[in-house]
Amino acid sequence: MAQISTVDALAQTAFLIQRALEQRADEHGFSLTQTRLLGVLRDREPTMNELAQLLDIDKSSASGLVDRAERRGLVQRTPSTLDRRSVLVRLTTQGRRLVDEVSARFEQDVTAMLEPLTASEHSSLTALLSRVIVAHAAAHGVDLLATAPGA
Amino acid sequence: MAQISTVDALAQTAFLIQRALEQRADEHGFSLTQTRLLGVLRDREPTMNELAQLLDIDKSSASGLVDRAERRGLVQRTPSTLDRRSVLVRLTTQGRRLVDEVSARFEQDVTAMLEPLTASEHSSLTALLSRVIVAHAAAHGVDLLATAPGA
DNA sequence: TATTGTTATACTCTATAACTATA
DNA sequence: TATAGTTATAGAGTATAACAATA
Repeated sequence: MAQISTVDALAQTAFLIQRALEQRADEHGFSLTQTRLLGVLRDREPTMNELAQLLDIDKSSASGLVDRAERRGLVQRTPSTLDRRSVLVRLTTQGRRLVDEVSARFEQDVTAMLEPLTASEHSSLTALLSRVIVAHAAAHGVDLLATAPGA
Repeated sequence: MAQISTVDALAQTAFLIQRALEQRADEHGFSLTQTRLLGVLRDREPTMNELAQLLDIDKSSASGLVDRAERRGLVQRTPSTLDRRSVLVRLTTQGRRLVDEVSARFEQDVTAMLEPLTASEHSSLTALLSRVIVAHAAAHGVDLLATAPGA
């Protein structure tokens, strides 16, 4: 049964995971990109520039993204007191509520996907993937926090 | 070291995998979506309608996608002889060459990511993910071929 | 009548370039 | 001068609705 190559297995897993997040976001009426935005704002209050770097997009793209999220009442712009050129972006109460909901649903989805595994297999999988991730981060200097679950 | 939850580990892995494919596609000057299009056409010559179903997008979106790929010489439309309303979509020689290149590079990337693991750990990971994927497919009736690596 | 594909239109997301207001 | 953010513009990708050609 299941003659799948390692590359295929990883690619298909990636597809399933992203699909799950996409569908949960869609239930709440927003896109994967908006979800990423809310995700990185969960534990940060960055300037527009920092936000663009966190999402790896141009500052003009970040500005538009925030425009649309702001129009929907999910995030808020506040002027920086330190540098009057800067703007801080943060979640509104509603934005936080929504991102928490989506995250919870997504966690349930992933947990459900792993149900075929025993507790010890579950642990093995986590350990193996963690090593791959940590090694990759070390080799590429990626900021793990910036690519967090909700993100 | 590496205190990562299972959900985080899977989400981050999905992120890394997709990122790799995206970067390889970008090297050849096309998007993830175009890569998916070429990927599903590697072993198929579907009608526009079938293509839309394979990619899970509207037929009008598929039509536009094929327009752009055709303009770049990657795919070709040919009238169906069976049903004169239908159009068959297929890779050009250049399209096939490019998708094969991207796939090969992507496979190298994924293989490189797994280098920290021993051969037996590598096998364990594949086996565990395969079970998750097969169980998920069985539960949801997903066509595994339609979500193949290049796709 | 129903289906296949295209087109018109609109929205999101992205980037580049030009602009403003600070620094 | 340099930087932070916005805006104008353009292109990809998506969907809905209306349409022509064919079944």
